[in-house]
Amino acid sequence: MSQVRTRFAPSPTGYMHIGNLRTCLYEYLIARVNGGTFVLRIEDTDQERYVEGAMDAVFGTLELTGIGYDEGPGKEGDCGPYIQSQRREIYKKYAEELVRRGHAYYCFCTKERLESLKGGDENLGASLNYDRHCRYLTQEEIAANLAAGKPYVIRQMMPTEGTTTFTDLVYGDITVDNKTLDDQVLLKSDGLPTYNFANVVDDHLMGITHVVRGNEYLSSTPKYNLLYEAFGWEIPTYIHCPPIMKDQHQKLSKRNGDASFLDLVNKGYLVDAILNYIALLGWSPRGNEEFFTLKELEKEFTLEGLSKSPAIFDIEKLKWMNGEYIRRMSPEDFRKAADKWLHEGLGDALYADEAVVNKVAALVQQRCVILSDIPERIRFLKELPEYDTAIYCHKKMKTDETISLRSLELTLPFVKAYTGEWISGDLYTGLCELAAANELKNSQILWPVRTACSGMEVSPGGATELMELLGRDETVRRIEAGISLLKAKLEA
RNA sequence: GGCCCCUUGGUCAAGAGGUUAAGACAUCGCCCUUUCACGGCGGCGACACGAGUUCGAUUCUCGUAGGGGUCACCA
Repeated sequence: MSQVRTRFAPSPTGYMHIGNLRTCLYEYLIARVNGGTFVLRIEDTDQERYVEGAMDAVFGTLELTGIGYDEGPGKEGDCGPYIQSQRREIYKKYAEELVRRGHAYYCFCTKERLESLKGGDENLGASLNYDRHCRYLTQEEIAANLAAGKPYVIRQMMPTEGTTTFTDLVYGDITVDNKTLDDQVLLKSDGLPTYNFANVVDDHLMGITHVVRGNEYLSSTPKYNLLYEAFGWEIPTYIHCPPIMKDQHQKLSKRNGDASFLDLVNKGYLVDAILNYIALLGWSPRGNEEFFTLKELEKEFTLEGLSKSPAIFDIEKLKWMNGEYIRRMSPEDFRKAADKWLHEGLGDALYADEAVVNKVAALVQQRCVILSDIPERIRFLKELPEYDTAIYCHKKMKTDETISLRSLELTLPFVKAYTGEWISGDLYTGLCELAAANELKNSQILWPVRTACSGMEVSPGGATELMELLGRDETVRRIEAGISLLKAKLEA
């Protein structure tokens, strides 16, 4: 088999969404796993939908994910240019070639005429194909229209009988009646090709061997085959991927307000986790291992693992996977990735103390699922939140407000008199001894202290870990605050 | 509506004519434990339906139902 070449062919009409990225990923992986070439081609043949900056989003995303292309804009290979708007002469030439070969024809129908063909207004569903009016124009009529400078499009001349079959690697053989095929437009009146035409021409010219795309193209694939055949070109291997859904009925899409790739990144999902997760939506690995870096996928990816039914994007599983990725990071990497969030949660003053930041990072790395969880969870370090004394009551810890008050009153002098090193381990030993000396369970001291230090029902660390972070002065202050709160409550 | 495609637990999914129908997320319970999280153990939970082929179908065929796609001078 000739060398494998795949391409990612986005159109710069918006931002990179999850489905796009997954298709791109698969295309990239198919190239890599076969030692082939991955091409990036920009399909900007619709000047009306062009969105400024969309191309940068594509480049930015590829850069971020580490999906590198071998040929494309800025990386010229032998098949350039890689931007379709710079190739318009090519399409025109091939469209005319097809006319010459008798597989396409000039059509001078006006938009108005085409509109009227639609059968007016209330034509529920049943829309009609083009009536092929211009297909039967005489050579003279065509020449006259051309000479008169009438605007025209070039349409594909579909066979009127028989069937067309194509083979898709994931869906198998699919056959359709040629009767159902529309004489689709190949070259628009502005001289630019339609997607369907440019795609075929470029895929051939660029030597693409595996055409990977969403399965919404399944129904236009027979037309592609007819085009390849009309030119006498080799038909590529088709790989249609099922969509990624938001729920049972709707696709995941930016239009529906669903998060794009960049949105997820901004929310604190890790690029590698997102990539890993979406690789699994529509593809399953050989074994039970679910964690794959890009580099590993470049070895492990298999076409056999592709599935044909849609997959619902499950943010819960992504969250879980993201948490796993976070925990697997080195402390240094995590510190870097979480920097902005740590800063936000701690505030300038605490953030200035690198030792504190590192300790907080270590605690939080073990418990956050997405990076944006961080600020909320550590804000209490900056400032003790207002809290209700009800949180001192904990059945399992065997504490209530009365016991908590007593524990805090025991702890306060202990803390003030403490002469050891101010680190969690030693403080823990000390507090446990204090509990034993007063015939209390460890938890009856530790829970109230943790609560007083954090003012929260849950905190990213236990009593002594928080004490260490807070330092002695602040610990004393918070215990005193707890004591007066509890007193006020119990006296009421 | 025509045509095309899809259908294993709530979700992602493996499997293949004969299995106790994997695994993961979620969920529930227990354990660990200075809260939470992590971790460990365990539970609940699925082959859309109906025929046919077969000694035997979740797996093959055909229908039915449900869902999706497509029917542009958009990609």
